[in-house]
Amino acid sequence: MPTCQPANVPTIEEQIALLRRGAAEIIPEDELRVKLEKAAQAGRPLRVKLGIDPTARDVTLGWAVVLRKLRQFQDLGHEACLIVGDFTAMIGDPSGKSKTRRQLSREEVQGYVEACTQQLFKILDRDKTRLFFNSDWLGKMTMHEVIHLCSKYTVARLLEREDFSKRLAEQKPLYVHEILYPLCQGYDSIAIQADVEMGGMDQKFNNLVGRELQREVGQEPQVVFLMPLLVGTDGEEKMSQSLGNYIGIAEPPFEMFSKVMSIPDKAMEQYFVLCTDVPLDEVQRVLQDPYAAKKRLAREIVTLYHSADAAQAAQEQWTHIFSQRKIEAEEAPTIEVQRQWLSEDGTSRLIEFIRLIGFAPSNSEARRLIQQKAVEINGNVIADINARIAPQDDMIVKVGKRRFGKVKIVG
RNA sequence: GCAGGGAUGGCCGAGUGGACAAUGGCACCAGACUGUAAAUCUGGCGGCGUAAUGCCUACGAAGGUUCGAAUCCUUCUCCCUGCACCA
Repeated sequence: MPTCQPANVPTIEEQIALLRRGAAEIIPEDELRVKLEKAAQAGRPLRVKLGIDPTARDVTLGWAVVLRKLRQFQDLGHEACLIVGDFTAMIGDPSGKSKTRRQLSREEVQGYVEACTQQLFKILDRDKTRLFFNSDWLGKMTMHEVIHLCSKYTVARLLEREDFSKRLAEQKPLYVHEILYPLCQGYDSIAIQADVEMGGMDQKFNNLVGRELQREVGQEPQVVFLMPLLVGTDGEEKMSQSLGNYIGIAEPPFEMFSKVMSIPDKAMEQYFVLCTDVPLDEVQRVLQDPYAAKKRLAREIVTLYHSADAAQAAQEQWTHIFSQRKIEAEEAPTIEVQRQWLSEDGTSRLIEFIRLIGFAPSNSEARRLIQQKAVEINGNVIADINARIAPQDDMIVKVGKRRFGKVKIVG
């Protein structure tokens, strides 16, 4: 070959096929093809935009779905443009019931970004990532410019959004700033001249507004690339930090493995497709045996964010603890027991002990757990609420299925 | 500003003077079953307490009436809806 391209560069069709995996919608797909071709010819990377909300704390597997797709774009030579929505966060995305939030200071936003960066770059390629803050342009717009922007879009079109029209029909309040929100987000696309905007399905409307606005100002409209919303560990609601049904990519291997094992079977296929790189035909084969499939899934995910060794170790530990229900001393996390919690003879009321080590929030709750035979000391169920125990180093305490540890007396 | 509606435990939502720590549903927790899946069954689900027909705190806030209030009265705060006013 006369070109200097490495032999392993995929064709446009191969690229499309790769990108399509798991994608919910690509609007429109043939425009993406054209953009990819043009980029390849011109040797110019596409600018792939993704908005990030500076109030999220951890990167979850759900968020990772979009990030992983973005990473694929990077691997194909394109450029990720992360827009930190520090200005729009102040308004609050109307998709929630969120009230107007206070303006975050630049320092706060900066601090947030730094905290998040480490997790973000577990997935993204740092060298192909650019970071923007939308307060840089939104915060500097004059009233004149705002009105000019508003003149590019009609109210009727903004009301096409389902939750807007619904609220209007139900005579629920709909505030002006809320319908302006999509315009702000859309303006971000203009500001950075996005070629593609990534997002979850919940961002469809907003992203399409960006596309239209770009057209209005004479920019080539962005392709809207949408990923499905990953269900949470409950298998019902979308994964979100506020619902507490999430798996964070920074969680330790054992936690991660356990959480994946606890998702409902019906969610497995989606997790395989969106959270792993297992080929799709193999996924179908693996799913024939649900139990083996789930362990495979958990291994795959832990491998991705930790290592194959960590995944193997996590699985072994999981098997011991939950499948065989034996807790090995070396596997149990340490419970620090303050010597002052014990009376002079070195014993403690079990009820209080359970509360003090944090396995129950109150004595009443501890009492209930004991009555319900949920408490085990060194493998023996203790159901007497008046029991006293004599904690010693390496004593194994287990409460319910998930709370367990090994005593270490300190102080 | 006017008129009407509302504020109850994590959420939804009953309750209009005592038997209400407050029906019911959801969520959650525990046990059984199992693959820590799903489904199902059982129990639990403010705190303190060895226990009690026990004590404390709780039904937006503060007072009041009463032997007794989530329930009645007064004031206040907040939210919602409609109308008006202003531009």
